Amino acid sequence: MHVKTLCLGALSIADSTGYDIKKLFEAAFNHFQSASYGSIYPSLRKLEEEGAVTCHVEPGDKHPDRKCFQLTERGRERLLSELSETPATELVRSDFLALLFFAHLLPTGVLQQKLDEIEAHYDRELTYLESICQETGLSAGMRFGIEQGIAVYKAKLQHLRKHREELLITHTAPAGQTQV
Amino acid sequence: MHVKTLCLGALSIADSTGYDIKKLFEAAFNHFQSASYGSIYPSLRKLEEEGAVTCHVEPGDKHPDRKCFQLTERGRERLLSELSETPATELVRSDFLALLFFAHLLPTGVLQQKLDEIEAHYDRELTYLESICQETGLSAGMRFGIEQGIAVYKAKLQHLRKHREELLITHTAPAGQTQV
DNA sequence: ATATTGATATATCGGCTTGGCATATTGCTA
DNA sequence: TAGCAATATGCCAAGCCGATATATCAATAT
Repeated sequence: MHVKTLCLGALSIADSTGYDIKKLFEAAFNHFQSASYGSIYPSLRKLEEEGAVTCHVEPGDKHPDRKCFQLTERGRERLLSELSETPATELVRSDFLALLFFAHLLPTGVLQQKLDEIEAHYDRELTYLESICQETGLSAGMRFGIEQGIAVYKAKLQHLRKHREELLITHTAPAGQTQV
Repeated sequence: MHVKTLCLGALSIADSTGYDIKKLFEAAFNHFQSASYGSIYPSLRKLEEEGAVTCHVEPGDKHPDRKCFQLTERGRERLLSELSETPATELVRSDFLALLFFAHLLPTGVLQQKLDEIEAHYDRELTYLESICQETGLSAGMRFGIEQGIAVYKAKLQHLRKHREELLITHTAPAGQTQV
């Protein structure tokens, strides 16, 4: 999904600055999409050029000037059509599994450390999702996403804990000669 | 993980052309990383400049010339250190969950279609992983990755089938007024 | 006999994205 | 009073994807 589309989505919730939108990404979109200032600010500029949003500058009483963006009618229509046309897909990028693929090249100590790292990562994500799941006022869609995440991280932790030792034993005493 | 590192990894398995490496990405790295020709060919060129790989051209008996790349000793050392230094992380990008976040903006028919799409996607991935899991000669690391994928997609399918109706009912008769 | 497609193989280009950096002000804390 | 975090905008280098171009050969379809 384009950052532009997510910006339109953010503005459908409330008028915001680029900074606000980044905060929303971190708070709400975090477990399925991320975006940096380097993509948010240019997106907003282009959306303004294309007439999907308008911008009014609030001179900074305190703090720097706020360039506050607002969705136009055309922007709302565009959001609708872009959401409808976006296929429901999912993509995983796992450096951990890539590392495991080449585990036979690593010293056992390093492998052990990677396994610890990923277990800690899974634990953090699970704890985080369980904490925000408690919140009231979540929409059905948001709750679904959070609960899916909880189910997934539980499955990953269970799988990791079940196969961890096996992985380390196979590593120190490889069955088939690893061709290098 | 940099495409360069994965290229070194691919060449640690067998001498290959850029085309071969793309095929390996699709066959073996598919469920945790992808890369296009637009990143593989430039990576190989830079790795050659940096002395991590060497290249010999096999004149095409049939087919175009093959630029076959081979790992150097320096390249092997670099692969080792890069793997050791890569943190074990994971990243999910889900257009499906983004769509659900804005489900209240979509017509029910479209939402239904997205749910069908993602269920079909999960099913395909699960079937694919279960098929390659049967193969013999998988390394322990590869098997771990495949089995983790199977556990994850099973959890996702179970969760989706359990909450699907609930999601659609909440959608057609929203509890809280969705502020738009 | 001819046309199309699919596989093999290399490579570039535009545009998007990330992550780091620069800048500036305010308010809290050590 | 010095330092740091938060608020706020934006640039830039580097990296990557997707599309596109080129070329040959094999196999099938018309």
